[in-house]
Amino acid sequence: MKKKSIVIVDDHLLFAQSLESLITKLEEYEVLAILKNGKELTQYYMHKRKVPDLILLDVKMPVMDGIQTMQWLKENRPEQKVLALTMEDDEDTIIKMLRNGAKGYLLKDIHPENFEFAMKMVIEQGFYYSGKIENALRNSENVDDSGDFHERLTEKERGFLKHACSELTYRDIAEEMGLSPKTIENYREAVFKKLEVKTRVGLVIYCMKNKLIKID
Amino acid sequence: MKKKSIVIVDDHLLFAQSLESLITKLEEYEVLAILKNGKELTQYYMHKRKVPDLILLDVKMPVMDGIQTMQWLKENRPEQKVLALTMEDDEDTIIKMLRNGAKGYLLKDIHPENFEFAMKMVIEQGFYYSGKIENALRNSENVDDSGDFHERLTEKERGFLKHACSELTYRDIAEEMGLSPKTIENYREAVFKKLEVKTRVGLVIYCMKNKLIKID
DNA sequence: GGCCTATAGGGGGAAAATCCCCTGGGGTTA
DNA sequence: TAACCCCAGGGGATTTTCCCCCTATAGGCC
Repeated sequence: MKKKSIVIVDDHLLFAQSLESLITKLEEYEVLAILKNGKELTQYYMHKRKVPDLILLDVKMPVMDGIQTMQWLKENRPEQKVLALTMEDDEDTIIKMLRNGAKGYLLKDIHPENFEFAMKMVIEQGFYYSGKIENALRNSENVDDSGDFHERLTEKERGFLKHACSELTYRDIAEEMGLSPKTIENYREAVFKKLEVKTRVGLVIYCMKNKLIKID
Repeated sequence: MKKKSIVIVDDHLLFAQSLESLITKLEEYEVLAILKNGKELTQYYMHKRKVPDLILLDVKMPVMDGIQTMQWLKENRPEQKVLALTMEDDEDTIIKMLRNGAKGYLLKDIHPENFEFAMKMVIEQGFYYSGKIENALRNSENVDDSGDFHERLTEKERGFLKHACSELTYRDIAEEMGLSPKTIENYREAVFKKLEVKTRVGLVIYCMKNKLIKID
């Protein structure tokens, strides 16, 4: 039997190479390449390298993350089978990945036997659904999917957002941005409406939830 | 040459077992056990199992995390060599781990060759310092280490904190907690001082940074 | 007894945030 | 061309937040 080919896309080199060891041990699979992000995956395709039977795709990556990568694949390689693999058990992320064509979704704390089963399922049957995913999908059906509010923000509003997630007053922000406090006030009101928050604290929490702002 | 023995403590089973494959491939090492958290490690010791030459310890785990585990080890197995291994490149966490006796600290995105070198160093030389760690330590020397501010909060103040990370006004919070708005006001002021924040937004950001509040 | 802290409460006031309403200019597009 | 949106700004009012001050009880500690 011919070995199934796999490409791993994950910025955690140690994990990726460890995973390679594990997969190689399974005999039925071979790892064609380990790539650090979606960008490298697009380059992999451009060099007309062998198309893998399956891509193991991490979600949280620098440069080009899992969701961006799925969007690119949807456009350019819609037939590519992808198993998303991540630490995040954030439902929104799961849904987004599946919406963009991922055939299955695994958390990295999965038991290796299930992992093997999931790979097999996606390659042979075209999909793998775990209990968690079914939950996520069921929940998402009920939710009137209005998408990400923040995608409708203007550039200026996004700029305001960055400053709003701090201890600056609106007056400070106005100075920082070289604008009138009243203009900032307009941004605030617009952003509040678009993101459906009622207070600045609500705004900050929205940003955190949706990882619009990096905290470190 | 006798193989060096290793225990892996990591709740991400897939990663842990993958890592085992990688380590086993190196020939010089053997993995004695894979444990899911610090609690399991303490149980491992209690059953008088073979003491490993090295523990690979994840930081973020449920039940008993890396820092708690290091504190336990410091008390009960001060000689145990530990290499901390994590996704988090949060400097505070690194410093805390090292302060509690970890002999080295690796991010999971390390190159496997460096990983092997780090294991060798910790087992044979007793320590491993990467550039990042030296930075972290140097920075921490300058910082007047006052530890985690939030550990000095009272129960009531912590209760207030939970409600403060929301769109509730202080009046709402007072109602929610069945107290006078003025009492809430006292909590606010005390918490602001203890956490060294100046605004409610600053408070929320502090909570997020230190994961005092779970957002989902 | 003094001293400290946690708890619960209050007065008063200044500064911010929030919420309405409004006027323009400039660009896009139906 | 009219409708619409983004941008920049403003008037005015109400809440909320924030920052001082203060009292009082109960418990622990020296």
